[in-house]
Amino acid sequence: MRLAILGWLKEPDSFPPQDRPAHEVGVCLKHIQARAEVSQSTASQFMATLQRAGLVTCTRVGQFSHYQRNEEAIAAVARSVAIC
Amino acid sequence: MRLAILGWLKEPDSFPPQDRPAHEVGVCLKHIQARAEVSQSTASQFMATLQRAGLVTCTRVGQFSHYQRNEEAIAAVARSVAIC
DNA sequence: AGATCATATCGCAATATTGCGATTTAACGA
DNA sequence: TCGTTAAATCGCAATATTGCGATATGATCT
Repeated sequence: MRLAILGWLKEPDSFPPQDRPAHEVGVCLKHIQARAEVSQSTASQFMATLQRAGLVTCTRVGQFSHYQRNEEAIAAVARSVAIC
Repeated sequence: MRLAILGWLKEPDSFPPQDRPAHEVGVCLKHIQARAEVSQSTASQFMATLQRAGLVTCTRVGQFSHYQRNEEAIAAVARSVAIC
């Protein structure tokens, strides 16, 4: 599931419109929750886990938390898998 | 742990000698168990799991089960991770 | 300040995974 | 055939993960 979310974040603008454009600050948690069809707490925890793993970054703007892929870190994981 | 085993199998000849050369038929379960320092049942289950996942192949010769990496399948996994 | 909206955290039940000992199956040699 | 060795399977306890509802925190607006 978290993997699916990570994939969705490749097209930030495929999410509904929001105050600040998604391709700039990331996708609002609310929208991620809606697409994932999980509870708010679960969505929040998913993103917290991804953030702890370094795979996404969080930009807070006012009351909104926006999440973006950390391409650098994701590529690093891919590289480390490639040498398995 | 299973990941570590998969890595060890890249150098089959780094394991102790066995009836049939490891680079031909794969590494005997016994040797994998010894290096992993787990029980026989656990080692057997690890390899069964890797085999179900398609990441290794098993060649049985007499009473010995030999395991080899399935480079094809491993590369496929790496590729699928790369597009995350 | 008080109401409201967005998110984070806590505690928990359900489920999955890990690794083991005991037992079973299978192949070999005397 | 009997004893031995190698490996697979069964059942289980310990631990980890998943996802939730309830609650707490924090920002915004009136």
